[in-house]
Amino acid sequence: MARLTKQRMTKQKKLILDIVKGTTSHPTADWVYQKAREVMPNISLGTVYRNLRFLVEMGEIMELNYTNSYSRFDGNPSNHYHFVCQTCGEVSDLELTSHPDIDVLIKDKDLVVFSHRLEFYGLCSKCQSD
Amino acid sequence: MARLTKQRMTKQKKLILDIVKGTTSHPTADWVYQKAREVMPNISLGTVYRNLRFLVEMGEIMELNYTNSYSRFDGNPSNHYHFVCQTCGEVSDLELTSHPDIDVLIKDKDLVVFSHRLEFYGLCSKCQSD
DNA sequence: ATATATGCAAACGATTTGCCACTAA
DNA sequence: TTAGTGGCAAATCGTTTGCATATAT
Repeated sequence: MARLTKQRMTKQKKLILDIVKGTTSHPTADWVYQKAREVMPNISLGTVYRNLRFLVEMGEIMELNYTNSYSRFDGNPSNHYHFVCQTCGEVSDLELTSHPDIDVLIKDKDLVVFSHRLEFYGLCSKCQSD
Repeated sequence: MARLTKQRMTKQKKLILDIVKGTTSHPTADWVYQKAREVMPNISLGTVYRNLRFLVEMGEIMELNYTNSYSRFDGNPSNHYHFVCQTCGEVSDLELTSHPDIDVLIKDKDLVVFSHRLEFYGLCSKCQSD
């Protein structure tokens, strides 16, 4: 899965990186594809998927799997927490920063803990009128 | 998605429930299917998927999505945390119980938080020899 | 009796990949 | 020059679904 060969910075890869870094909406691959086509109409979905994967491997962006349908991508690869609205599915960043000390909670001496992932579920402001 | 009609307790549904409740291995749908076939050779994959979905909706079991490939199922539907080994992919339960007070950490007054999901990543005992 | 479930196989849909022409370094 | 990429379309693969038959209640 890891890139063994060196990579080129192509127009396509640059564009995709800029699109993901330029939004806080945690877009799906298809959203990125639609945005990219506005600038480069002939770009293909395969290229978008390939480059998103490369960028994730390079640590430039982060992949989020909340369900087994679409993956979402986050232009901010640093560890931070998310809030997922149960009604509209929107994903937003939380101000709350990552607490590495949570890892210490694990008492099991057989496990080596490197990181954790914490997500909150509920209703966003827009969806509270139900 | 929710069941509007009443359900029957069929042999197949009972078997699938027993298999998921009877393991702590957080199995995939296909693993459940293989186990089920040992008892009921003609059971179909579709039936396994259908019943796993029903059991999740009924709150009998829990679905876990760690990647965008396989879903995994947990016979313990109560809120608890998991540890995922980055090398072998094994998912294990943690003694650490869920801390509802973590939800209070969210200061954003526009959000209503119902629950959270916390997972730890690292190396299990078997995979620490790399 | 009859509404719900099963088995089977085909359909789905997000993602990946093979291939050959193109292009960054 | 040449190894890495892009575009395109076909292939993957976990999961869902339509349909005719079987079965729980």
